[in-house]
Amino acid sequence: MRLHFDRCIIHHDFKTTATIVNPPSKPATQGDVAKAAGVSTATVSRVINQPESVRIGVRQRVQEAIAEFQYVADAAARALASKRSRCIGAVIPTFANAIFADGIEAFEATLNQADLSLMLTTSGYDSQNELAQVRRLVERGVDALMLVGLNHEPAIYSLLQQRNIPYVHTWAYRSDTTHPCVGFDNYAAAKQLPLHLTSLGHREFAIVSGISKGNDRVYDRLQGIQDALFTQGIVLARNSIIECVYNIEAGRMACRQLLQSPTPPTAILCSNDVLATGALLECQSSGIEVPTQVSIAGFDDLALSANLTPSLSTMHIPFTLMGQKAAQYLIDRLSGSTPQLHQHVEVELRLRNSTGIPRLSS
Amino acid sequence: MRLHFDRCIIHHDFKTTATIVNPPSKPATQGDVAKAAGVSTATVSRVINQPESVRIGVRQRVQEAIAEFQYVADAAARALASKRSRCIGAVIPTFANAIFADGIEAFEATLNQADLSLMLTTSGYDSQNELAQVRRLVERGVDALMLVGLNHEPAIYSLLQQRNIPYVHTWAYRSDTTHPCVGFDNYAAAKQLPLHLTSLGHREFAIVSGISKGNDRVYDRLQGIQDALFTQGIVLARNSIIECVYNIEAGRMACRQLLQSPTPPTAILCSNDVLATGALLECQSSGIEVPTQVSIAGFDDLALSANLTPSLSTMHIPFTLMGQKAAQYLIDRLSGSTPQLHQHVEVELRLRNSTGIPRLSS
DNA sequence: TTATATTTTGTATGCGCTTACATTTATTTA
DNA sequence: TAAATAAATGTAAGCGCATACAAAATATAA
Repeated sequence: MRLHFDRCIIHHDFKTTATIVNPPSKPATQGDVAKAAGVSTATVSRVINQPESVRIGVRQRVQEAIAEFQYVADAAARALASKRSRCIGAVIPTFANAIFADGIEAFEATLNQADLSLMLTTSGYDSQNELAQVRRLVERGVDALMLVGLNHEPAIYSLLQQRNIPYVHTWAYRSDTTHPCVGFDNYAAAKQLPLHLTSLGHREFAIVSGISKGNDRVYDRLQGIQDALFTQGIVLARNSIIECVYNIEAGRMACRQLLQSPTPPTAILCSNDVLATGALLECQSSGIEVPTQVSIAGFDDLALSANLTPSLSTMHIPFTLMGQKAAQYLIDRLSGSTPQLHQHVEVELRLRNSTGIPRLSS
Repeated sequence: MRLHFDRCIIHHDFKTTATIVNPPSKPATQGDVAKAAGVSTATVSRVINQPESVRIGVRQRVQEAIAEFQYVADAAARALASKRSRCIGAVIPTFANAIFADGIEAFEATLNQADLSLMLTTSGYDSQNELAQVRRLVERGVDALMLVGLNHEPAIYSLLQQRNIPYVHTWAYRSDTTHPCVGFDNYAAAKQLPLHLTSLGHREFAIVSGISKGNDRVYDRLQGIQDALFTQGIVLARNSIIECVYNIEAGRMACRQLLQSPTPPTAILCSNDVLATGALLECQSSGIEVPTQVSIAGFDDLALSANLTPSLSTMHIPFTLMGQKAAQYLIDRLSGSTPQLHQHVEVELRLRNSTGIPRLSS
C-alpha cells in the first residue's frame, strides 16, 4: 500500500540490460530470411500470411530465421502488394469529457485482436472538419471507417463508395437507413426519463441540450424528450429549452439561467451527463437542493455520474459492447462476410438520487 | 437557442446531392495524371512533393489533371518508395477520465498541420502492454513515437534505435537523461501544494496516490509530496499513504478509509484530480465539510475541478502547449533539425476552495 | 508399380510511387 | 551571339512485399 520513505528521487529505472545495441544497420528483409532458411521469398511470405499452407518442417526453419533476424515485414510494402493497409480509421467528435473513451477503447481492442490498427481523429463536432478528417484517412489508405452518428456530409459517402471502403455508423441506431449502424435509438431512449418524471408528478420541465444542428444524436434526444412530454400533454416554452456546447461550464450556466426564471422548472432534463453534471454542480454551488427543489436527469451514464451527490439519474449505454460490435462489423466486412446491417444494443434506465417527486408548485 | 417544437423525428439529412456516384472503378494513378497533363510521372510526383521545382505553367496543368481525376497519391506506395510513412505513433495509458485529452488533441492537431497522421494506442498503465503497442506501431512503420512518462521497457529503446525512429517523452521533464522529453517536473510540482498547506498550519496529512510501481509520474509526485512534508518535519505513517488506481471510486474509498482512522488527517493530498474528485465527492456524500473539516488538493486541473463545490485546489498543467511542443519536437527531428532535447513547460498552482486552514486538532 | 490427383514450393511480375542520373531547355555571361 | 551555367524535365531503377502461375514433390488410386 505504500512506499518506504525516501528523501531522494530514486527513479526505479528498468535495469539497463546488457543487450548489445544493434548498430543502426538496415532491418532484415524477406530475402534475408529466405536465404537463411533456404527457401524462396514466396515461402517466407506464406509462413507469415498462411502458415498452414507450408509444411511443418519448412515452416519451423523459416520461423527460426525470422526470429534470428528479428524480421518484421515492411508494412508499406505489404500494403502496396496486397492492397490492404490493415488500418481502420475512426472520427470521433472529441477526446474531451471521456464521452467516447469506453467505446473507442473497446473498438480499438477488438480491432487489435484482429491484427488491425486504429487511426483515430477528432472533428470537434464540425461536419466540414469531419469531412476533412475522413479525406485524410482515406488518403492514408484505411481499409474501413467508423463514424459517430448517422448524418454526415454526402461527400464522405461518395469518397467511400468511390474506393469501396466499408464503414459503419455508431452511437446511434436506425433501421430505416441504407447505412450500416451499430448503436441505440437515441430518440426512443431519450423518452424514458421524461416519462419517469411525469409519472412522479412533474409538469414543469426544462431541457438542457447539446447543439442539435448537424448532430443527429443530440437532435434525436431532444425530440425524444419533447415528444415524450407531449404525450403527457406538456409543451415547453421557447425559453425552457437551452442548447449549449457539451461542457460543464455550459451546463452550469444553462442551469442558472433556468432557475432564475420567474417560473423555474421542477425538473431539468439534460441530453448528456456532462451537462447534467454541470447543472448539478450549479445547484450545489448555489445552494439549491436536488432533487427536493429540482430534479436533474442526464444521459450516457459516465463514470462520474454515479458518484456525484446526489447520484445522477441517467440512461446507461453499453459503450464497450457497442465499440466491440462496431469493430466486429468492420472486421466481418473486410473478411468478406456480410454481417447484419443494423445492430442494436440495449440501453438501461438508471434511476438514482437526482430525481424525485416535484416540490410543491409555487 | 432552441428548435421549434415538432412531434415527428425529422432528421435534417444533408441534401442528397445529385452527384453521380462514380462507379467503383479503379482510382486514378500517377500515370493517368501524367498522361493527361502530358508530362512524366516524375513531374507529377514533383508537383506533389516539391511544387517549386516545377515551372508554373506545367505545374498548373498537372494540378488541373489531378483535380480532374480526383487523384490521390497511394499512401502505401509513397511510403514504400520514400521510406517515410508520415505516420506518428503515440501510446497513452488510457482514454478514460480525459486525463490525456487536451494534450493528445493538441499533439494531433500540430501533427496534422505538418501533414502527419497520428496512430494512437493505449497501454492500460501496463509497461508490457506498452511494449506490445510500441512493437505494433513500429511494425506499422511509424516515423516517430511519443511516449508518456520517462520510464519504459528497455526493449522499447532497442526497437527504436534499431530502426532509428525518433521519439519523445512527455508528461514529465528531467534534464539529466539522455532521452528527449517535453513536460514538467512532476517531483518539483508536487512539492508546492503540501508546502502551501503546511504554511496554512496543517500538520496531519494523508496522501492518495496512483499506483507508483512502473509509473514515474506518480512516483515523482508521491516523492515530491513526501519530501516537501519532510522539510517541514513531517513524516507520514504507513497507513496515511494509499495507492490506488486512477478512478473516482478508488478515490472515494481511499478517502473514506483515511477519514475513518482514529487520527484523521486535516489535509488529503492527491496526486491526481480524479482521485481528488473522488475524495471530495466522498466527503460530500458522507457530510464532511471541505475545507473546514479536511482540506483536499489535487493535481492536473482537469475541466471538472474548477466546477466542483468546493472548487478544487490543484496544480494546473499546460497540456495543450505540452502536446504542441512534443509534436513540434518530432516534426523538427523528422525534418533533420536538432531541437532542444529537454523542453520544460511551466505549471501553476491554482489555489481554490478545497483547501483552507486546518480544523482545531482534536 | 505406374498413372493420376493433390499438396507444396519456386519463379517472376508488378503494386504505385520516389529519386538518382541523364537529358533537354532556359538563363546568364562574355 | 555563342558558350557556359543553371533550371526543368524525362528515364528508368528500384522500394519489399504478395501472388498468379509453373514446376516439383508427395500422396492416392488403380
